[in-house]
Amino acid sequence: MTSSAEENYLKAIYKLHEKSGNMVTTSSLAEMLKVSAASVTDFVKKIAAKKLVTYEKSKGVKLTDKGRLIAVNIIRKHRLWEVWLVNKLDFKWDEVHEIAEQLEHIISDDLIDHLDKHLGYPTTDPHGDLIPDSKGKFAKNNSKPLLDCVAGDKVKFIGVAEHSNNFLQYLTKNNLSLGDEIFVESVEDFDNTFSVKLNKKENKVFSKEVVKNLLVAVIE
Amino acid sequence: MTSSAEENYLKAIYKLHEKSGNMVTTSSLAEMLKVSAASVTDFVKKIAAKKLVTYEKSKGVKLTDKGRLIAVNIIRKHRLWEVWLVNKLDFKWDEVHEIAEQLEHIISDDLIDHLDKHLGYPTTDPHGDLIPDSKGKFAKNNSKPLLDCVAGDKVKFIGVAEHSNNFLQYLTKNNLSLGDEIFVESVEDFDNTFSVKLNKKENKVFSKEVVKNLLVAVIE
DNA sequence: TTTAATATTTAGGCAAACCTAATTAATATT
DNA sequence: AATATTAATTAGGTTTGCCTAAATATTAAA
Repeated sequence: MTSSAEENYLKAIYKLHEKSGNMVTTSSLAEMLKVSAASVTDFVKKIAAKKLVTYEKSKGVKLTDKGRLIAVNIIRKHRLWEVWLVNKLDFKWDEVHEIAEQLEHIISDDLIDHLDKHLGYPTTDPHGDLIPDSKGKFAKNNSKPLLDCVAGDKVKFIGVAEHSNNFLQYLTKNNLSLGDEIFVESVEDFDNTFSVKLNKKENKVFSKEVVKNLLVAVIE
Repeated sequence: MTSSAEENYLKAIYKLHEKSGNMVTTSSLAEMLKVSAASVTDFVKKIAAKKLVTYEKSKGVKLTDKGRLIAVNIIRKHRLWEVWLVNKLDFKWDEVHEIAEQLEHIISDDLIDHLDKHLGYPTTDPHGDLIPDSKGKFAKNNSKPLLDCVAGDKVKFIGVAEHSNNFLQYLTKNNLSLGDEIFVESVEDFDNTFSVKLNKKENKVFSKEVVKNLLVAVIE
């Protein structure tokens, strides 16, 4: 059986691999999971014995197909629960992560099927992240950071690259929600400050730090 | 902090006390929780040290007010989740127990408040069991077993005294749902077999074993 | 009331998932 | 290339919640 701890390790390995593309190190896992490096070494040996990861001593771990499937499934559950919390229970997008961290470990395929149906088979979560299907497949993602846009571009805000409550609350405060249209009026090339028009009415200025974390799709 | 194990012990003690009215014995707890008697003795000492129960060696345990509040809160959560599973996710009343057993341990008062609101502040679960309020108070319950009725009584089916899937499925198969009207046509006094009319149309015969587990309320 | 049966507790252990401190391996610096 | 720094592993421990087997209580039966 796969315990919560195991699911959390696999999910962490998946996310760290996504970010860096490399083998996942003991120390990065220790930091993400908030446990000691010694604990990670221990645990990683156990899941390697179960063929959920491949482990090279002192180098790091990589998910096997089996491990990846479990990880992606947890991500699927997490994101479906987040959709539920926001769309059905009226939570804000910055309030759902911790609760979904618990709900994602509930074990019942039937439950997830019913939940998925109840939600209308959503393909993205409240932060714009893709929800994989039950086989672990993700839809194609053609988003890019607003930072990569230039003056004159008209795009749609479809996701965030940074999920901290801090950033999410900044966006809320600045009246920016998923689906909004962003028209790039100008870009200051000294510091990459963006001057934009939101939904054809409101003018805003966003720093580089902000625009690199706003994921957008070109309209049409 | 209260762990899942602790919550399950307190809930089991609460339920066993409900049933017998007496102090709860080690062996009854062991049987209900499917652990050894030795484990129960161990655990009971720990929760007694936390003042969640009073423990008299070789005699049994009783909940303190503190322990009872935790137990009732778990029951509240369990029943709210069952309402959700049946009313919103379209599960059948015999499919929800195991899933709710997991969901009841999710920790977030906020979540329960939102869920309660989402469900329209229900006062009973899909089996007719009362849902206590957040302070642990139950509404008055004026139900009685159909067995206590006599020929000529007109009552409403409002709950079950036996929650096994077996019994629930028997009722479903016999077309009996909460809220149905039951008119007692006659009672065989040799063996307490009841002949009834359901919802003013369908005639049925129920054994003593069945009618003692059907909880009803007199109409008007 | 003495014995037999049943229930409970004690003693000693185990697995999971964590820890710290000490050691070894890998990487970076002079 | 030798040394210092940083990262990873090993060794030994802890806590939680469970176990079995042996010892004591309690309750029931002869």
